[in-house]
Amino acid sequence: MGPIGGNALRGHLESLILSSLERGAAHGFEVWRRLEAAGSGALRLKEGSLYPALYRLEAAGLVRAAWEDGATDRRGPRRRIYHLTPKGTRRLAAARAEWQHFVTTIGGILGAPA
Amino acid sequence: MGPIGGNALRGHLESLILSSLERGAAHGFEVWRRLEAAGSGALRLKEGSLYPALYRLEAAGLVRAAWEDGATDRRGPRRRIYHLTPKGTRRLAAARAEWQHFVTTIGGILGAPA
DNA sequence: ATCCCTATTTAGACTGGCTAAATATGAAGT
DNA sequence: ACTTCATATTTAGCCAGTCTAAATAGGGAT
Repeated sequence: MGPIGGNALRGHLESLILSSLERGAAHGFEVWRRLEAAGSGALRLKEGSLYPALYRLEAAGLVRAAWEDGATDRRGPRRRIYHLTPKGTRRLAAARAEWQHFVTTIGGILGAPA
Repeated sequence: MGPIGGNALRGHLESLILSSLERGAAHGFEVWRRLEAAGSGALRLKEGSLYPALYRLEAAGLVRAAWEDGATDRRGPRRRIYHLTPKGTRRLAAARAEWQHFVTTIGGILGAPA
């Protein structure tokens, strides 16, 4: 089965990010790792999609972000920690309902393989 | 629930068209009606998306088209009748498997509403 | 010194669904 | 006749959002 990415991700990526942040605040790269892990390799998400999506979520007030305090004993540049806002939590619930609706509708039209 | 269209349709529209043609050959407008009916109003498909999608399917050899013989007793312009090719039938089966994969993957990440 | 892994940023390309309007035609109503 | 309506197709240009690709940054390992 081909990896899921590109057009197939459209309209779903932001929900996936919100869902991954439900497990707890995280920086972008960690969100990426969570999604890759949760997708069991079936997901192909690129940073060029992830970070702009995070900015959109932040601009929409669904997540808030803060620069991590510089712990000097880890490698790499400073990380931006994102966490869900109450609005983001509500949006996630709505997104899950929409997803069910979407699956029912498209799945219903597409019909059974046999 | 909001109607399904736009981004949500991306990557799925061609599969939906193939699926609707499985019921029998049809012209574009009839495909549109079948999909609207099958979607029970939950689908918002525009001609500006449908016809280009049909052209892509034709160019890819998944459907073939022919102008309908001009029966003089019906209103409207000539219609182009599309039907599945064997290749299109095989693609439809693959698309259904991909859909299952997609639903399992995204649904799994998105998780349960409660 | 160099490489590697982590982490973020962003300009530009590309896909494909949408907007919107034009074009075509016969039936039905006035 | 004329208008209106429903059917049916075409297509130029728009636009949102994912991807490509490269730059930037910094600490640890060899």
